Amino acid sequence: MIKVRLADGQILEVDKGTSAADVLKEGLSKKQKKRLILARVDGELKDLGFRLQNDCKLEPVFLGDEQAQEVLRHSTAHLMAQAVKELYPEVQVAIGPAIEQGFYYDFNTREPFSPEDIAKIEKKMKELSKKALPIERIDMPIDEAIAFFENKKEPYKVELLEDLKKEGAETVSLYRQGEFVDLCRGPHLPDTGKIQAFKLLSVAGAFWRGDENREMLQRIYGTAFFDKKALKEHLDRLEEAKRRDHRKIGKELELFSIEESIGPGLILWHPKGALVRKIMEDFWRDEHLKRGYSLLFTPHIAKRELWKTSGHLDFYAENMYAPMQIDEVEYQIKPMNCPFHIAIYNSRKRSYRELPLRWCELGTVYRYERTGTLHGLMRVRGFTQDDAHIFCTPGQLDQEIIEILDMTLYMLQVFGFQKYDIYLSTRPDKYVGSDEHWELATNALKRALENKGLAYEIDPGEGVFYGPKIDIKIKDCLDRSWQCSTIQVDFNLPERFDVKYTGEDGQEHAPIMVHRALLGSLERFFGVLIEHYAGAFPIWLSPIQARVITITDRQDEWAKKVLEILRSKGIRADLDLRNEKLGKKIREAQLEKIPYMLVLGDKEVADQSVSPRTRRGETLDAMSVEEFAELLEKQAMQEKMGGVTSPGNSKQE
RNA sequence: GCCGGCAUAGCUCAGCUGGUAGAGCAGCUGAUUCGUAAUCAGCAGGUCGCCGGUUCGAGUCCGGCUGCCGGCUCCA
Repeated sequence: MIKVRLADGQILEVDKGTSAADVLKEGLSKKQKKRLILARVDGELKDLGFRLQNDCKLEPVFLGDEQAQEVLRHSTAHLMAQAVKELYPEVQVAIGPAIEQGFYYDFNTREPFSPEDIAKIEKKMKELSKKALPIERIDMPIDEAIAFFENKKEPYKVELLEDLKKEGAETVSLYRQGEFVDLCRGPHLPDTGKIQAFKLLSVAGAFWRGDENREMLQRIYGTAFFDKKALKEHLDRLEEAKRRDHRKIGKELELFSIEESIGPGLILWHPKGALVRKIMEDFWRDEHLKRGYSLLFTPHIAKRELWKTSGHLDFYAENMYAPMQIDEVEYQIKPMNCPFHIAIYNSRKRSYRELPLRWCELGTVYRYERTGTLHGLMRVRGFTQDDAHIFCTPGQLDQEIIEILDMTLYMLQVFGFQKYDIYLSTRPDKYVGSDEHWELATNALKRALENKGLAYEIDPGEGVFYGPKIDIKIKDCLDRSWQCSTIQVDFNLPERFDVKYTGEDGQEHAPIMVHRALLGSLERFFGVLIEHYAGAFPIWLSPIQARVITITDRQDEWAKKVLEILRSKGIRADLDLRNEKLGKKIREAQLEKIPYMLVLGDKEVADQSVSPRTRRGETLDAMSVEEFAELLEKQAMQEKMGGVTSPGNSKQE
């Protein structure tokens, strides 16, 4: 007999080996029984059929349980694989896990799946769901399982099992629903009838085990929820994400373009995009100067020899553009700014009294990225990093990191981002630098994060070979994470370039070099910004803050005067004098997501006023130009101070 | 780079099974002088991404290239 503690605190004595379902179903209504899908045993999700072996805490898990969503999606992946096998028996199954937004399953097929195939598969899944096939777990000795899948002609499962065997596994679990049997750790829902709200979303190629030297499989992505409403909301979110796509908005608002005649991954910043960039840059430079940084400018090319010294030709060559010969000497375009900053450091002897040195540059770099990886502004070949290098003594490291974190969070917040994930990447297998240095630097990063009270995850072994790092990833509207901010300690370059300072003791010491970018790159950050605001930038970032709109040509003179006053006050305004109806002018300004429209009719001319309308659709009482300018400036200031989101766009569109 | 899809006017898109291109918006011209999301009329605009092939004939079929899209891999 074992003791089972139930959710209400009651303790039951049951036979060892009793199934969780048997205990849990006791006293449940018929309705509740139907909704019971899993058991939580000592906090861990288990199948209902799980046999209780020890004293434990046992709770029921019902449909809709948030933590069970992953199980639902995993079971849906199995359901999809079952459907595929029933429709196309010759297809081999690979793996099919639940992922953050849904699930996928990889298949090896002779013919790739067409959209019609996907529709068929989805239909089949619905049929199978209706049958409410029980999903049963089968525990099997590993050799038996290998034989089983060999017999079924499922080589991918065999490969997985053989690896499990090498790792010392003796038995494995299989899950069966109808004719379909899959290797799986589980747990799963009790039957396929519990899978109600799902949708297959896309097909794509994916390498077997993520290895580009292995064969390419067909991956079908899908998602599943406990109820139809949640599914619909999710699909609506995906639609909204499409509407916010920075590539679409970038074109509509004439912010930037990428032209085939120029080259892939190379960004043309159009006037409005360039203006936003200028505002971003001004803010960035001001903040850096405020915080004791000095500004640098460095060239775009350097002698090949420099890249040899830096080690880039050893470990980064495939990302660099080919050398060009100038006066018999080979030059190469920079993929990074660091060696230039070091050259400035090394231009003379440095004393400990000068440290820390904080040098920043909006440095444009070029990296060869494979064509398939390019993505709008998010992944490009030429981009401007908001780079900085800090040279400091080991004793100064903690404080420097804290200040960098502080500044990063401040900047992200001003731009309107409160949500991000923080990762601390530690020493990889291959690395340079002493263990002592690694520990010092890793601890400094850790202490800084803790000092700021920031939650972070450790990415073990994911540091760069030259040092540990903190990465901050911003989430975009599709919930894709984009690495923007990065703080990296570098032990490699100072050594390669023999970077030194003279200490208090008169001896030469190696400074610690910290490499950091707050926004990451202006291109990517701009892309994230566009999607974050759906193009309706806060007032302080808007390329056009106000548009002066006349009703008839009788207001032209006053309109020109208004524009002049606004511009003299540093407000970014323009003028629409066209012979069009007011409604059309409003509509166009609205579609351009201009925060304020200043409507001028005969009334406004008579009392020398403006009638503002916000892009939200609110009309304000007429006021003087000066009053409006004050209002605008006040709002822009508030946005920057509090990082508050300014009035969004009106709902119509 | 790999798998699949796509490429028609500045933009968004039609163009059935091959018979040598069409709409809306934008642009230009004119009329209209209008109060908070599209005034009306006219005009102009395309070697159908590029190269080659099949065919009496190719936007349409086939091959190659370039670019883009969804992913994989890789990264700021």
